[in-house]
Amino acid sequence: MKTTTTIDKIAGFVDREVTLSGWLYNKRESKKLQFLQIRDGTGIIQAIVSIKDVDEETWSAGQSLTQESSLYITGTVSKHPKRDEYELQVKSGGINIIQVTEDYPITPKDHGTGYLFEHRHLWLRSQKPWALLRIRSEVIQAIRTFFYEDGYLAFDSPMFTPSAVEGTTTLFNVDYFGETAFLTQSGQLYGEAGAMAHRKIVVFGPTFRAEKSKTRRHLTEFWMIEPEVAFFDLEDNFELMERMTMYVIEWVLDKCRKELEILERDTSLLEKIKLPFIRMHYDDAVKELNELRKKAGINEEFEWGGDLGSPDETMLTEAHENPIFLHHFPREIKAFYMAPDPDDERVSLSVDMLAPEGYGEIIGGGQRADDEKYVIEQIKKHDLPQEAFEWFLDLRRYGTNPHGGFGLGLERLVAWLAGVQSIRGCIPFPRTIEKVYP
RNA sequence: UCCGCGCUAGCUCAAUGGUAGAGCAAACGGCUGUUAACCGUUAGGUUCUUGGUUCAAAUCCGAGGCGCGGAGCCA
Repeated sequence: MKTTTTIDKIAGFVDREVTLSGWLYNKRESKKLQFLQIRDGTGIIQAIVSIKDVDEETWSAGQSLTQESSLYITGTVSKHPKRDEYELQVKSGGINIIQVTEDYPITPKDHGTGYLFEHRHLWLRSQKPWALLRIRSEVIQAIRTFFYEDGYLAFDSPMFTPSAVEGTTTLFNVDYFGETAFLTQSGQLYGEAGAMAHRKIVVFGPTFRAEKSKTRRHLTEFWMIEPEVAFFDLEDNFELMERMTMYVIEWVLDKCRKELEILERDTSLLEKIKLPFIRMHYDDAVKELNELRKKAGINEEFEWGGDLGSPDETMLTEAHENPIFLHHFPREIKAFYMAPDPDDERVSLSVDMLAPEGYGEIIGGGQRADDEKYVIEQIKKHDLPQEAFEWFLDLRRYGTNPHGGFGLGLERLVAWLAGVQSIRGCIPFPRTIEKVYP
């Protein structure tokens, strides 16, 4: 009776004969021994073919294997003599080849990122992308679990929208039966409608932005988690963000040890993060930034009223171990739906969460403007077509209340937790400006 | 939209106006319980395209294409 299993479950089969199915990841061979590294999607195991243990046919089958050849392989599971891992001792007839692969484009040696993304469909099989996308999957699971257990309703917003959420320059147009529709930039406005029906909702889906950004922090298609809650102020928002972030950090540290190791992530930096996160008023950020700029030898002053550039965020987050809530941004630099601060006309009840180690903004959120007149005024100020927002204004006409939420960029969160430079590897097939293949 | 860098063997790169080369991959051989194994041999080129300067261009200049990084904007 043949026992089949997968590499992730191999520890339960020591001294037993099992059959694995997978691909050859790498090979080392000599006159008497072949070391076959077999990958099956769940992990990698080393199979040993010894010339004294197998017949000629099995030996030459092992010899013929090339990188990414697909096969069934049967052998006895044993402990590695030197390492803390398992291996497979192959016997006669233990190698059953499905296909000998020729000229696999990705070798175990160096490649440039341009080349690798051209071959993204194959590069996914390599160790680091494999680990990174497993972390993404765990982060998604952690976030869904967190909100589910906290009583949030999963609320899906539409992908086709009649209007811009934050300005019209960065929208993708779609021909919608002769009319122009847009791909959504954010599910937030619809999330607000959901919050008025269910109190606590969370939107999770892809969003599209035609920003011509060519940086390692931008994609034209990315996934956002957007909770929205009725009767919810800025302080409630801080508390939700930090609780959720801590939950995800702990989940990933608990479930992704192996993946973090493959990515050579220094996990001590994540382990240092403690509640509460840093609360920093925009006014104080301006002061701190100017001190940091002075220290860095930058003579130019950061002036009150401006938005922080990426270098500013980097400087600020590198100076702290914990994430930073940067709050009360000037009204002028925030979206039309942001609530004004009743105690300080200049600023809004807005917050960005900046991740440490220079990762910068991964969350943007705040309290929403709940006064109909103010929202109309802001729509006009931002040159947006009011008729497209009539339904949104209804939310202010019928039972308005202080409410709020935030938008979390999934890929940016994953990049930070995994400690990778670019967010492009944090999604299976990244979409960037002028890059939609494969 | 703007700024910077790059494009040479299948891949990663070198050659600083004068005979295009190395490592890896491939093929063949050797050696080893090997870990991106190692050693030897062989093969591998329209130097992104295009126009120009020059006795001579991978190299200098112009135009274009593509890629990467960044600014702005944002998650």
